[in-house]
Amino acid sequence: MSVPPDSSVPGKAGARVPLTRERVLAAALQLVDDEGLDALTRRRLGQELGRDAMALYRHAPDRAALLDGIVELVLDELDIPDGGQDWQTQLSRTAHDFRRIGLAHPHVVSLIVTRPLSTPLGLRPLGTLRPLERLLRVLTDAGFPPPLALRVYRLYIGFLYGHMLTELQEMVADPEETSDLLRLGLHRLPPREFPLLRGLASDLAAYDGEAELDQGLAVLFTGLRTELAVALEV
Amino acid sequence: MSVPPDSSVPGKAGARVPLTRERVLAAALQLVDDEGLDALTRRRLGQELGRDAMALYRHAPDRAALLDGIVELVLDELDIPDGGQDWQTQLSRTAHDFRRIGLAHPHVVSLIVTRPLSTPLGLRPLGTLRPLERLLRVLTDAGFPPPLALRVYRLYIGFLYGHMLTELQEMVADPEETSDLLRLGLHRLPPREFPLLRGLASDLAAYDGEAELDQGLAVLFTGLRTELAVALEV
DNA sequence: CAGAGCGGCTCTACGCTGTAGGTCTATGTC
DNA sequence: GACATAGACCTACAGCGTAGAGCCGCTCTG
Repeated sequence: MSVPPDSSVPGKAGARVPLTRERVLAAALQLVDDEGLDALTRRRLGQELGRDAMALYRHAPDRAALLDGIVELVLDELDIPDGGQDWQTQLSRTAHDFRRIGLAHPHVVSLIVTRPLSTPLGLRPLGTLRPLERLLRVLTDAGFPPPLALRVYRLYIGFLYGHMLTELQEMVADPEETSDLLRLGLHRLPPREFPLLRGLASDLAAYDGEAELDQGLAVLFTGLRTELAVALEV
Repeated sequence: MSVPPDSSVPGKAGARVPLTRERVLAAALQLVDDEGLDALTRRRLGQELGRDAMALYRHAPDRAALLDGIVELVLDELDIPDGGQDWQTQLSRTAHDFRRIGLAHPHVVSLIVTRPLSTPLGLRPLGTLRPLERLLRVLTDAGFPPPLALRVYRLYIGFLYGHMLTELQEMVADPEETSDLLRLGLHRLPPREFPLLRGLASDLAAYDGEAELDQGLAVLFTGLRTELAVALEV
């Protein structure tokens, strides 16, 4: 987790490795993955890198830049096929890859979905726009006119965000308990007002994210196929 | 915006109106709506209510409780029909109502989608679980067995969250400019790498949230109808 | 080889945050 | 009238982001 102060002591022999934006962001991501967003403070990050907190300002001018950088770093892990022609399997593959990334960096998901609310499209880090362009390419290559590709992209990515937000919801209230109702804390709910929710305890406990994603994609794709057929034949 | 210190000076005659959780949360929501989430600090909120910052602790034990309370307050505005039997129009109506609320309280949307990542289902404020129960009821009333209703609910609500996150994205980078490309800041993108995105400037600028929501719902519903028909006939 | 320039870093300091703990006071109850 | 108590206030503390100035050692120039 922590990094030794440096390979070379400043007073002594050597040039110590200078920080880079990449190293800073990588350490920031590591920190967020390990301890959550609240742990990401300048002092803490500086300590992790063996530098003074202020040293970071050279590589990330403010906290927002740090957050945007983390998002960029994570989205860079996403790999989007670009050759093939079957848009559905390509979108499906990408969706599963996005899910993999979301599960690997759960605390970053809230940043991914939330940062764009503060940063205008055109000013976002290029790394966060690259998946958008690549997916537009996938769709246009498959024959969608660009404006339609954009609408499909929006629907798809919104669905994906929604899925990850659902999958990452906290469910277990008390890991000690054995019955689903108690584990999920659903016994707190007044039975008269929440009969259905309470009755679904075991279904909630048995949530299967991958299956649910596939079902969702199936719904999305058949919906798109028939809706688009209608729209295009008019 | 601000509230006069109080109707009665403490030293003088009268009992001043005591704070209530409702008054505190209402003021908090007001503040967030007017100035964004960052403006929501205890001292600021206390000032707004004409009380000391510490007085708020009696009604919201910590900042998380304040945020959860705001979410609860906003979700309480959501009204979900409960009599009728056509689940699609009911979900559609609710979706539009949710959109209305999201547009009315844009800064709260990030809380709505994000808070559940920190609070286990069973421990959430009842007000945030009520829409869930009501929608489950809509679906079961329409004939869905509860476990399936849950899956449909998840898909639906995920889609809804995704839509709002998309609609609330910041787009305009420079309101002064007249051409769409410049207004959105897309001229910053290297043309070789982002030809499609740059080409979609006018489509991006012409975004119509309500239409897009309806199209999305149409896709979702037809997808659901045919997928469910398949699944149920097996 | 001397000296200048400068990039990378550190130090100090400021105003702000959430919140713990103690205290004051006006009110309701016997 | 005496007392208990709920509600609000005051003080204080550690930790936050970040502005501004200064230090140190490399590299480039003559």
